Amino acid sequence: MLKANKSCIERLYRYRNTLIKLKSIGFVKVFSDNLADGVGVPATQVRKDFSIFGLSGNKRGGYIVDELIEKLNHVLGKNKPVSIIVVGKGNIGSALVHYKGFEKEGIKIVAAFDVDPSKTGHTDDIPVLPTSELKGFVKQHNISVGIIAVPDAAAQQVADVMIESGIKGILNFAPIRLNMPEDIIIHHVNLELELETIIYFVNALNRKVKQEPKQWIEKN
Amino acid sequence: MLKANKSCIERLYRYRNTLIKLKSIGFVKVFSDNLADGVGVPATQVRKDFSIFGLSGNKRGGYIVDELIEKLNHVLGKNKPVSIIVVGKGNIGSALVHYKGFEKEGIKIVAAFDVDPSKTGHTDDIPVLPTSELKGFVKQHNISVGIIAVPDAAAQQVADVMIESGIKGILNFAPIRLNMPEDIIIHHVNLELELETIIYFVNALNRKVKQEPKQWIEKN
DNA sequence: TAGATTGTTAATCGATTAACAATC
DNA sequence: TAGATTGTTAATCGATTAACAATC
Repeated sequence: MLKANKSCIERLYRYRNTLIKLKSIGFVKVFSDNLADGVGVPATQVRKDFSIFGLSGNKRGGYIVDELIEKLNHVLGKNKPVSIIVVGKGNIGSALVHYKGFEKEGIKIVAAFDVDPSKTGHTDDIPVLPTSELKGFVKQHNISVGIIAVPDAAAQQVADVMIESGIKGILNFAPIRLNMPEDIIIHHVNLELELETIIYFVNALNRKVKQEPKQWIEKN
Repeated sequence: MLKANKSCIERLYRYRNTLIKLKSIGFVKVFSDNLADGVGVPATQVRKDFSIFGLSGNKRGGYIVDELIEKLNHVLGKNKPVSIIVVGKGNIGSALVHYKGFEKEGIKIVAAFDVDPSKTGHTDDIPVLPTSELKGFVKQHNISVGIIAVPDAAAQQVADVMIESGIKGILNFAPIRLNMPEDIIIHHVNLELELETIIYFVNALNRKVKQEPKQWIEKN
């Protein structure tokens, strides 16, 4: 496959989102400049990204919206829905189960898992099963993506079971590093780290304003 | 200030986390190699990061754990707790309010806000106020960081009010681009995008295995 | 001292951006 | 045609990594 990194794939999804909005406004064709404005990148980035995936338009004529969406759907595998699971039915896990944003992207959480028997059951619209049933469920339903939303101390163990079960991609909310085989795709959402870095830069900004009030004000 | 990007700051926090763990095991001094192993980066990266912030050790002697933690605390502003707010008391907002991971990092959510009167009140341990009171609250308590956890359609408006109120840093969970003055620090957590990219790479991996079964197996 | 580790300068690498020829 | 836009090659930029002198 080609040299497409995470950022590049994210941009493709954003181009697609922009295209869908533009289509809903009535656009029939777009130029790389339009997509660039919509996503906030240079037009040359758009064309570069497209060229990596052989997404071509018409010299001088831009791109046909419908065709481009269709091609992006194909590249991004958006034509068929994907079933995923969540392990951990605490604060984060519960929020994800009820989160409305996934379904419209064709992502369906089909089951949650928790070790706490008081949390398991079928009261929600999706079942909450004991974690001991994780492996069987994943194999039976051929799940390949799962979310880890358990306490730090349990995360590695859960990850191990997931991988044993055949899961290939993991979104991990536990703020620790997990040991994984190289061929497993893992992304981390580290909420405290996100906040901490924001706080750092806000503080840095404050220090800067205080230290160099003159230049700072001129520059802004 | 120096050329420290988000990744670099994140690594500093990770070094600090590793140091705290090593200290709890009884380490008194560490080498850049130890920190590198703990965080999963090359040792040269560790020393480079430190040099940017003037964090020095002893040639041949490594770094004194306590001193290094203290210096990192100073650089990262971890010596005083930070109060933040959350706007939107839906799934995500509620999960964040109850999330246990912030407090140990000195981050305290002091209030949540929602437009829905049925969600406001003081039943939780932190107050949920009407969004109309956001500006007053932020000014009164001098809050500089806030989280956006409202539906997409409301996110830009909430961001505008936050900035008017004096907030300088925002963590945004709404999967849309927000227009901001340049001096506002904004980070995005886009959950659907995280899952979508994982799904993409998992699919890409599957295709690869199917297309080049021989080389693939050899390589792994 | 000899060996090990730091701190920094230089090289590499990958991604972004600019330039521009192709062409509709 | 002339002008505008694509697609690609080359240049730039920033971050990571390697090399190595300094030194404890």
